[in-house]
Amino acid sequence: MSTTIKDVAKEANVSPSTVSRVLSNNPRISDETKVRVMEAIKKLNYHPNVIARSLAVKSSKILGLVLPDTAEDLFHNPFYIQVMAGISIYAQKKGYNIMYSFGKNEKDEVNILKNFTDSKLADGIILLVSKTKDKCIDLLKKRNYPFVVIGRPENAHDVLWVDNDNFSAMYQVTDSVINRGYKNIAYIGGPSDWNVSNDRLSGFLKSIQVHGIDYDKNMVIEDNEFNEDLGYTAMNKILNYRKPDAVLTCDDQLAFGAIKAIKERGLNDIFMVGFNNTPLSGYQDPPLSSVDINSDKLGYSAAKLLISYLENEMDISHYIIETKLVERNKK
Amino acid sequence: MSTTIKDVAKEANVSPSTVSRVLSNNPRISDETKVRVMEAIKKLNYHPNVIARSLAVKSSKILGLVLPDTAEDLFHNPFYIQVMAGISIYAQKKGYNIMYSFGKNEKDEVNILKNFTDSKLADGIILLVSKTKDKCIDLLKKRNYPFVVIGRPENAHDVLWVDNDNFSAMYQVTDSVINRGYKNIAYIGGPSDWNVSNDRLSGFLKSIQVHGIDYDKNMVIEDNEFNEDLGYTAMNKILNYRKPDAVLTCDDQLAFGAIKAIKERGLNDIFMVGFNNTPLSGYQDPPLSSVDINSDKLGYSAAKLLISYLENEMDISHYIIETKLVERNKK
DNA sequence: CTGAAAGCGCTTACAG
DNA sequence: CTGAAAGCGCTTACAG
Repeated sequence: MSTTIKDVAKEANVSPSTVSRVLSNNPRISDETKVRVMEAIKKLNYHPNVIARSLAVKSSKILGLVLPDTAEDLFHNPFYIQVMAGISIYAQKKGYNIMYSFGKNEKDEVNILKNFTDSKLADGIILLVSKTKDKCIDLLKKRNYPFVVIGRPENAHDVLWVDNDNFSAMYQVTDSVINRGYKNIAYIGGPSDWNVSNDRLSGFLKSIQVHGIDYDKNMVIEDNEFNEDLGYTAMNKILNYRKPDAVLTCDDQLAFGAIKAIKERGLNDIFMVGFNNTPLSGYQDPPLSSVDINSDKLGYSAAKLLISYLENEMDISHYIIETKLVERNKK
Repeated sequence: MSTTIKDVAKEANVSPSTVSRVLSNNPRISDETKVRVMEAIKKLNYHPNVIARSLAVKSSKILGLVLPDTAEDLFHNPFYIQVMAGISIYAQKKGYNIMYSFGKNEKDEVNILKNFTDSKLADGIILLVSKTKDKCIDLLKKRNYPFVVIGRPENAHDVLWVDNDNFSAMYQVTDSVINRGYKNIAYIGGPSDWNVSNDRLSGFLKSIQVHGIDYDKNMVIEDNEFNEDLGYTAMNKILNYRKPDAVLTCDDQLAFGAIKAIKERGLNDIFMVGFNNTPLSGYQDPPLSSVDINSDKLGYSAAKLLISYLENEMDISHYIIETKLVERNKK
């Protein structure tokens, strides 16, 4: 059997309570016994059983992650793994463990959440994406379970979240494109049930409005997935209507498809900008400029926000993570 | 407070032991009380506390994953997330939870393992990569902790592992390239402290030997990371020595760098094949053929192997996962 | 078929 | 400064 706190107590000639106290660095323990207990711990190579501890303190120091269905996006976009890395880095610092589970669909995601919460396994939850009418958010709110969302939720009131300023990021991209002299700009957006899609689209629309460019609904398409084929189709639709001189997209995948459509027509004077700065963007021909959203920092901050909330050190309700346009097309 | 097994017992007018038994589907419980207890459970919306259960049965049903340092490879190669997805799918089926942690370097990885094992949090461990003189494997072996490695370990004796047949996969790729008429073949390999690199290199060497092609050490380079820049440098070194008519690489990243070097010299008659079938390979110009290693299945099988071992249903010590050459270059 | 009791390995008021 | 005791929410041999 592995050694327990009792063994240590016996070895050090103190009570288990005392061992527990030196372990938790209780200030009321004399230095002398502290030393004696530490020696016993060392000698017996004792390591506390965190499960027993969790039961006693009613807190597992485990955070639960639910990942969306295994869509194409998941494997083409390093976003998820980067977020997970960021979360892990911060959690380690604070002595938390991270549990994850992949949902096959929204219903499955909700079930995973139920499992995490019902079983009292996770102290808190991090949602990696945020949709409109998000069932996961609803559930967590209803259960009053601690959680943070990556992506500003629809109703941000009394929920913790971290996000880029997607509105402003797309606003600025649009602005800079217009300032380069492009006026005839098409936009390929993402699924309208993802908040991020709506924010970016709004940023685009606001910017052209400010610049006095008329909104032409045929030049703006909202796809319902972040996926190359849809970008390809959307671009063709736009090209059949009118040739733009610049195209902005809500996501790199969409841009890749669009580039394909553009190339097929032998066009090479359309200026493009993608979003999310996936590795693929550097490999397009010509390389695609794209907005870096700092995925690892999103994860890191999400963990930070959740943990400080759990430990009652919480002062703020959200973090905004900076974005950066990575320019690759020369002009 | 949340409802416990005692509340249910009271409600159903039985003892906690009985509730526990119906929960675990103990056959010795009468149907009548089973029903009564189930009703009470439903009524009180009771969900067992898995932490308490874990303490009682001394098993957490948690599997621990340690991911390698956040190297470039991690974000460019969907391998890791795919493996994680595969693991998650199987684990969910079996009621296991998955914990992960990112190591910054090998020492850090070992510390994470120590934490997982010392704390008794994880019932078993899955290592996502396998190196030569692997410190993680050594630790786990020494501690006699249940684990499985993805990637055949150096000393496969009494360790559980899943892997592709990398030797044979590269052997066959080489074979087919030779059969297409290429004789002057260069090879860019990966770090020699990764078992996978060695296996693939051996497959290549064996195949050229079988075909009676002389081994020319200047045409074979072993890089020490899976990274584009190194592939680029390696290719230049080869080209400075002699122009090959085909190039095989241990990993797509290396191939991408090599392609860059080839293009810079205006060459376009070198036949290339990559490995791992990352999404980027389809975007090369021309698209790169690559070997798909079935990452999600590697993960799925790893979880399966570990869980069946933990539950004493284990019959075999490893799984070999099939690979498939995805042809993209026409010739 | 069911219950009382002990135990899993910790923590923490309470008392001194 | 330290210990005895009760408790966290389960499970399971033992007894009937």
